[in-house]
Amino acid sequence: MVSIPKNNTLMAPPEKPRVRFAPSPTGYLHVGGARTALFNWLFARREGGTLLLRIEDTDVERNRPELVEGILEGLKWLGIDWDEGPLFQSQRLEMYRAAAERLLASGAGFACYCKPAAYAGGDAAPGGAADYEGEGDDEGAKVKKNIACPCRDLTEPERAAKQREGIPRAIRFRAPRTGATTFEDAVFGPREVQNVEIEDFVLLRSNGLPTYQLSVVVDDIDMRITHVIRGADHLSNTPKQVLLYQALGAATPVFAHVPLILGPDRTRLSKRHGATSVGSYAEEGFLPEAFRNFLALLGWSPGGDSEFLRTSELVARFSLAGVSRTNAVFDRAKLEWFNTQYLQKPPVEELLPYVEAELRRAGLWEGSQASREGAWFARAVDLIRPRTRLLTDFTGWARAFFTEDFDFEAEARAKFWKDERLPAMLEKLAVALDALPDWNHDSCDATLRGLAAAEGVKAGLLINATRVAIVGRAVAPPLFETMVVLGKDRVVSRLRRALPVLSSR
RNA sequence: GGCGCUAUGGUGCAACGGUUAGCACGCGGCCCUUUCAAGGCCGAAAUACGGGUUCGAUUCCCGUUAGCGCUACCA
Repeated sequence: MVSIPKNNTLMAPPEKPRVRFAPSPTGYLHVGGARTALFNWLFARREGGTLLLRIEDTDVERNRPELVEGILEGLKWLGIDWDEGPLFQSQRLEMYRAAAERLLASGAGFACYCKPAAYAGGDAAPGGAADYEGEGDDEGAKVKKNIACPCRDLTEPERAAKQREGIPRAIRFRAPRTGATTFEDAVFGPREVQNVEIEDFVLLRSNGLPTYQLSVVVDDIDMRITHVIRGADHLSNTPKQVLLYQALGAATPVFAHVPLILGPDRTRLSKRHGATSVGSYAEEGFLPEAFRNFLALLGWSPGGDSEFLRTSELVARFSLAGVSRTNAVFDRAKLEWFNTQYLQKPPVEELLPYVEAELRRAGLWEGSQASREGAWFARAVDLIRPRTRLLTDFTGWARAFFTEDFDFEAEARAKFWKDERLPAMLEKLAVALDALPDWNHDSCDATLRGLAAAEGVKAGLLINATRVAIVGRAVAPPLFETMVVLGKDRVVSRLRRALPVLSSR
């Protein structure tokens, strides 16, 4: 028999949800952050709500202001647009201080004069166990960690004395020592934690700067955030924040904690695992929509078996109810598969701008035939794209397809230009093709096969040799389709240009 | 250590008491193709373990194990 939590999380949410993505500029936009941003964005767009961008830069030590631009760029590349912000916490410090003072005045908070990490078991090194075992009598008896700060019971004279000594003061939250704190999580369900497990956490540091716990709650209240969608690493700290909402007299939002993204070794994804910044995926030649599709399915599912979901479908089908509770391993191979799908399935016109940008980046665009003949560029891209996995793969085809400046690859020559009868036959082929009144797949096909028959050789010999002659490579799209796309003039001239090279072997 | 979360093939998901446990990636094979891809077909591959509850558990409960998270005057 579970009692129904009596807090305000069960109130009907306002018409239009307001969500936020709140990265801290201590690094680039990484895959995990991008996925959180994406979920917030999908939710906002699905619900017709508002997405706000907030930069959590209250940690002066680690904060790198110059990284903010990169984060914004990463979001833009991903196609995630926000409606408000970016707002910087570093510009809202007065608000947090005021809130901390209010909490202090109301008794919900108290002044703390401890040295940082002084009381929590004596040794609160980052990441280290901060408790201790009872010595003596009962072997193995554990002494419960003292999570209440001694300063919480300071009398006013004692406090004033510390103050006079000039000891730096922090403000801590006076965590309740009885009862439990409950809240509703849209992903993990109803949560309840015993208040004795909650320590007297710091609200305002002795340097006057707020901690995350304080600033996040003050901001989410001030910005009227209705749904807090963030990584599951924040799940354990949520009760503290719920306590703060209550102490501040505000309604709690709906929380939705999304599972973490792991590396192949099942530890939290980090630089050790290679590329983790979205920027690196952009540079590698992934399409933003493919990346979105892949990311959306990491910890979320629409419920059925469909996987190739264009962004509009993602938006239409997104729901917090579909978010999983299990951490997911980032699988690069699957990402690449998604990319091939997005390279192939959408109308070719959608792809053109990306290919053009890629060619420009490689310096292969200016002055190329592709830049001059748009329709032809489209047909060529359409022919090549089934053979690409990344956008950058197009540069490998670019010279042969979009310019007249290409080489005959050595391996291709070695493999398909061995036969000594080839020069004579290709010369005849050039003449025959040149005389063709209609230039299309079938006429090219018939001409080549006819010649092969007349010469008494297999068509394959000519097909492979001709392919090398007109695009310089052994691995290429089907010959006759390539010939149609290149056009008669290019094919014939390329064939003739190949002849001397061919004979010289 | 404490507290919490999680647990379906190698990976991502589906099945939300009744299915021969489904799909996709990856892997292997075949077809198509005188190149290479793409595509099609086939195959190997999973309910962590142990107890319950139930006519019936992948599904609900408990325990074990494992992984992860939190336990900072980081966010």
